[in-house]
Amino acid sequence: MSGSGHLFERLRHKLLAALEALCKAGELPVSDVSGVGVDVPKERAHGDIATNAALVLAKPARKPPLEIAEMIAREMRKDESFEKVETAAPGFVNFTLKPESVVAELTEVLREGENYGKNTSGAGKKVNVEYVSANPTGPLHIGHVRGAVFGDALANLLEWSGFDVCREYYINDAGLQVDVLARSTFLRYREALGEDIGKIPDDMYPGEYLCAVGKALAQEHGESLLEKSESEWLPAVRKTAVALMLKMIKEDLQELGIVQEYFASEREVLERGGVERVLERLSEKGLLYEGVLEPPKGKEVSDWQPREQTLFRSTAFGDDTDRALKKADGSPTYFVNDIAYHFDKFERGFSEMIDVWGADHGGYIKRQQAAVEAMTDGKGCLDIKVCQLVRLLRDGEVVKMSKRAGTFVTLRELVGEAGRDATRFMMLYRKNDAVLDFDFAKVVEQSKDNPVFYVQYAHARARSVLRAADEMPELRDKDAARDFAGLRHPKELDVIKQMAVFPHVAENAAKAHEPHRIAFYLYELASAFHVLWSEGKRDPSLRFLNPEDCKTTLDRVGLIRGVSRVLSNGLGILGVEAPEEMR
RNA sequence: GUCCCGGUAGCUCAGCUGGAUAGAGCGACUGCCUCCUAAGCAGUAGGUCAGAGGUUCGAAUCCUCUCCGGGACGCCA
Repeated sequence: MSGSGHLFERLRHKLLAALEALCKAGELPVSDVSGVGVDVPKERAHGDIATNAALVLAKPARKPPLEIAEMIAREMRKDESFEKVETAAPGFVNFTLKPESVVAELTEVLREGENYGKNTSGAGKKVNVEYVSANPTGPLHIGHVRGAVFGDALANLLEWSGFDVCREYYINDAGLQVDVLARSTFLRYREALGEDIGKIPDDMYPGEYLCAVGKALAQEHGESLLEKSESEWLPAVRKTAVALMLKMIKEDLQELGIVQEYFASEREVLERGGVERVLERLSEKGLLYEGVLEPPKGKEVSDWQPREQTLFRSTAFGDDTDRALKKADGSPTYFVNDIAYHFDKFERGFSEMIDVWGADHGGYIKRQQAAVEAMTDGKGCLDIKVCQLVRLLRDGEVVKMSKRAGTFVTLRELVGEAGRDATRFMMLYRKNDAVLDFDFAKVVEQSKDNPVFYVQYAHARARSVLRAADEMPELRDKDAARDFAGLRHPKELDVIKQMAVFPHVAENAAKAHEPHRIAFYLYELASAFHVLWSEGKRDPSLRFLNPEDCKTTLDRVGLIRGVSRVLSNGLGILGVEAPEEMR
């Protein structure tokens, strides 16, 4: 096979060309081909690749699907890369590749190397992925980890699809909670100056990580802040505290290998007049009005009083109720700040935005999407990925966590115990909208029961063979261009076919914003490789390295090089190490 | 009360934006190391895809309702 793009893409192009030919010949009226897809059939007996083209086109063409399938098959048989092109009820066309076509894909893998699997569907378009965005009031804990890993892997995946990705963190540095942080820090500042502060009041952050911030303040300001009133010292203390909290958070993220490049400050968005612009713009569109909200249902709100305030007509965009943008006293709500922030992103050139949120914010999706649509006249697109809760298990028992009791597990503790790779892989080995169990005992287990290990082990095994091959004098200076004619065993071809699916999986995973598909794919590829390996135990003629037969050995070395390449490319998307050997 | 997310083998979960006889792993039973990492592989058993309707050539997948589990609802952030 030749041409551009990966195997599946090429086949689809050929298919579309065949359809066009049939259309021109007047045999088959074809108008819309958007539903035509190529995929791996579930049943091996159905060949290597299948298409639903005939089924999709049957109705508009007013012809029986099987008849169309026959026409397509007849057309596609002209292509020499297929061993068989068959039709099957109710109207599938199944393609079986010639071994030469299969191994040609291995040549592609080796030629493209670290770029194998990339695609250009993003076409350099800017996309903004915002994740973590934890309040800068303390260290990250386990609740933040899933979103952090998910967002990071998604960003990698989008880059893999040719998007121009910005990894962003939104700093909530304008709300009441950072004032609480400042007061809590001020307490630690007085402590650092030798005062006995006693028990930390309930309305302050008790964490000891603030002691260092208090000391830093003492060093910077001496005792000078003590004489000032709160309104005088608070802004300075807040600024220092937020900056140091953010530094700590960035260090936490580094533990996971995460580095974001843009840190958006809520305060700065506000200072640039973001809120005023939101109100103006929505007002111009007639989407603001003064009104009274219904009291919230299902939750007793003791101090509820109906009050007139400025509301945004978000129901016009699918929200369940209109939302307040101003409090009764006229000050802006958090929501309006968030709208300003998202509009800020849009104005920075991101018409495509992705937010990664925790499950507890699920109720805010509709209003935020409504706001983006309203503010950008539908030109901005916001996808919000919600990561469900992580249940931490130790020996099969749920680890109960409480912030108050100080028993919540921090990111550092988690990564320290489970390791970066296991943490990242396991956080991605589940789709984002399902609750995830994270079992300490399992994620560090060195066995096939642990998918992280299983995949990494496959890579390590591959590398060990390659090291052994490097030691073989028989193979020296013979690494010329290969036709891989020595690779004809079905199990060998299976591994290559599995490799060939990678670009297809990566592209679809990126389109769906679902990095977990990469993790599951890698497990399958690892499995195909482990199978081949074991086959060599059973049948010595399948062993990879054979000094008696340099030609076949070199072909197989190429195969293994390909496996290790695809595994490491895929693990790279997940941000997981592809190890040379297991320790 | 309303909204969001789940419900698939005994357990934990995939199922690629409607396709073929619904797939893995664990657990259970049975096998495979004079041989590149057995840290692995092979085989057997196991399902009314929560339930009921609907849409169509075709539904685990889409729509409606019901049941079960989780999360959420504010002028907080």
